[in-house]
Amino acid sequence: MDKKERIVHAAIEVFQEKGIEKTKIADIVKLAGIAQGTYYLYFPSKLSVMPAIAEVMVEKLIARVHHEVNSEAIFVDRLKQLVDSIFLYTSEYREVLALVYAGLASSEHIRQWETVYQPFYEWISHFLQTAKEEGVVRSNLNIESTAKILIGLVESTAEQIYLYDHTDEDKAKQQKEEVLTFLKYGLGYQSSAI
Amino acid sequence: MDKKERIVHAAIEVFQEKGIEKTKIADIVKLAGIAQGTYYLYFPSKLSVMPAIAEVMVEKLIARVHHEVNSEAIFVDRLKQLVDSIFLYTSEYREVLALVYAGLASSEHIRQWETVYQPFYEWISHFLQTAKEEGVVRSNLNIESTAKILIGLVESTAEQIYLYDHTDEDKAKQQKEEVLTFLKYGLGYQSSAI
Amino acid sequence: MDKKERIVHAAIEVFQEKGIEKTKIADIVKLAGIAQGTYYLYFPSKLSVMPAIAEVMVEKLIARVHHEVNSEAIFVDRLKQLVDSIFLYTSEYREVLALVYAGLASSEHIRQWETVYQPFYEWISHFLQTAKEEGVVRSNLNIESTAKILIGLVESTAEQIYLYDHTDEDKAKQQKEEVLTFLKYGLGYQSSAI
Amino acid sequence: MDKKERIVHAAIEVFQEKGIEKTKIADIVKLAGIAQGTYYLYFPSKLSVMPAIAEVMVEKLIARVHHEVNSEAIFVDRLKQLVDSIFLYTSEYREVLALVYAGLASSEHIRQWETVYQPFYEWISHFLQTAKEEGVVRSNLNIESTAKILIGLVESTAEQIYLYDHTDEDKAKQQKEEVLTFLKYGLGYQSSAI
DNA sequence: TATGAATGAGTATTCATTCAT
DNA sequence: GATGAATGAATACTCATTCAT
Repeated sequence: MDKKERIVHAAIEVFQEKGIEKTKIADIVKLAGIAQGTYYLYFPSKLSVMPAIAEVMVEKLIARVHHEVNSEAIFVDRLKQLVDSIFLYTSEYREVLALVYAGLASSEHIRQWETVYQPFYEWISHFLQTAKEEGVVRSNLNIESTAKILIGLVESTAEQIYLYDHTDEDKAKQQKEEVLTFLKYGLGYQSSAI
Repeated sequence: MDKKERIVHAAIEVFQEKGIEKTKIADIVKLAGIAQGTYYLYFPSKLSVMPAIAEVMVEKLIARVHHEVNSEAIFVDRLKQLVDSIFLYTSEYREVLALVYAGLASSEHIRQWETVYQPFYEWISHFLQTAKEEGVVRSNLNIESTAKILIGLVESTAEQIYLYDHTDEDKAKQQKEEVLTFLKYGLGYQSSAI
Repeated sequence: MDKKERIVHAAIEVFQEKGIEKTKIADIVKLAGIAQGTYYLYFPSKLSVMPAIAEVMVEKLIARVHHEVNSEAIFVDRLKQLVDSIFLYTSEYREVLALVYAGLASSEHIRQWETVYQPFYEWISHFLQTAKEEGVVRSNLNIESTAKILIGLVESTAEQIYLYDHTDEDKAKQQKEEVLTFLKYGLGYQSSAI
Repeated sequence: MDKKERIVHAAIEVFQEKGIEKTKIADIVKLAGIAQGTYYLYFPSKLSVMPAIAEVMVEKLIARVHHEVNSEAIFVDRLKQLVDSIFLYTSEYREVLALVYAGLASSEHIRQWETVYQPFYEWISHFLQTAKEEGVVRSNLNIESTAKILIGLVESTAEQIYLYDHTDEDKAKQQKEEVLTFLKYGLGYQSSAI
């Protein structure tokens, strides 16, 4: 692993543990096993590592989704697997996600967010395209727009549950069910019975 | 306007202009026209003003929705007005929204978010309840869950467009149309023709 | 003594002892008996205290000259007393003088030098004016120009001796004599015998 | 031009442009077109290049004086040419001169100043010796002492004008005239009429 | 000689917070 | 309640110097 990667992974770990404000560059470089100054050879400021972190996080998300969604399964199962993946991922990395969001938002880097998310948008677009071609979703579906909508919908609900809410497991499960149902309707899922 | 209110409104303005990290208490008190120490009579720390800001922001949002959505209109129009309101609001206050989010996230106050949003959840719940009673949305709709889903869906799409995206006006409009369509399907909107 | 004055005097002392580069603000405030941040209430940067130091140094110089030059004495004695004063002063404060010069030069403050020196120029102008009126110096003397020339001449020679040179006492004395002689000729000193 | 020379000339340029504190070794080596480490093969520290710069500056000064002063001319003309040269030189290189002074002063290298200046002292000594032998200056002139005095006098006046002063061209010219007159008197210039 | 990536000691400056008035 | 001068802890960032290649 080269120095840049080591910095990014160390940063993820330390940010996750201490939060943005309380994380010192000193902590990051110590964990990465490099000198203080070396950090600045790769990133010009404390927050400029955020986009790199975001990239790693999206990679993790895609890997997760890729692994969990069985492309052989029928659409309705794949949809469930997708939602489950995103929910699980969000619950697992809630702290890092919150800080990446905050870190990007409080810096000049927020515009990079879409670029970083691009690969995931593409994955979802492909997912929807396949479904459309199979005729299991409504034919008037705009793929690109709906990809963003789907991601926004699932993630925001997952965030509501895992970031802000005190909700118990049962309610979480019910909320997830409801999202799935809403999604099926929203996508115009076609089957003998929903 | 009492001192506390003056602080909150000054804080909104300064945070909006300078961002969280670069905003100093000195800036806020200067704009509020009070002394440095007076701030601490009302808020115990820099970030503790955030929930108060969030409250004001939600108030603004509810007022906006309340004003834009014509309760006499038919459901499909009301839905459009609702989505329009939220989109407009998000575009108008994107900076403050991002900072409130970041400010809450980077502090211990994030859990207060749901509480602050509660009134808006209730407004939407009521909106959906009415629609359900009118029979224009599917009968298996869980009101509370769907309220959160609806808000998450519309807001996240609006954020994607106005916070991160460089998209032109046309694309924004199309994306909004798509959200509306998705919503109608998702809510199981019933009519002779969609 | 108010805080600003305490800072200036502490700065003189610390700068003199440690030199510019090795002096920390921490040293100055410690000696001044104030908090680190308090320094910045009075001076915006480390070097911005230099003009204030320069002012104090010129005050000292004028006081010295004022005290050493006996206005009752005959011109040739007054001239000797003046040169002696400047030489003594330069030898005594050589470190501070060098650092003030360096400090002003390496900052944006160098233009303030003339302003700070103004009172001394005036003192010397008055000194020459009196001599001219007494008819003991040449009548074509331009007072203002010669005041500057006189100061430059004496100071630069003193600096050569005390700042740079390794010269022994004898040579220093001889050099001073030579300056005095040069000055008498330069001023066109009129007497039965020089 | 070998690497050492390239460093010295690059250093002069960068120091002149940025000042001492703001100049980084990185800037110097970049302009010199060499690697960071190479600098330290020729100079052991940042400030240790200063004497080399000073040497170059004195070489320039001597070359200038040598070129401007016509050894065939009569003394009073040669004196004028000398003063003109020094004034011109000072005005041209004021920034570098200030920084060399400051750079030497703020380091341990200040004692080298006299050594560096030695060739110029010798040039002036020779100039005065010739005049003395020609009988155009007073016979009680101490050559070595007066050489230093002359240089100090002319340079300090030139510095006053070009480094610190905001004086207009007319005043500068007048001041120069006055220096010349003062010098003639000080040197005891002998002629039918001054 | 030459390189330039890596080092890490060093500190000026900031600013949230306090408290005597 | 209100003030604002004073505090001092806290740290991002710099850059002269080194050294393995």
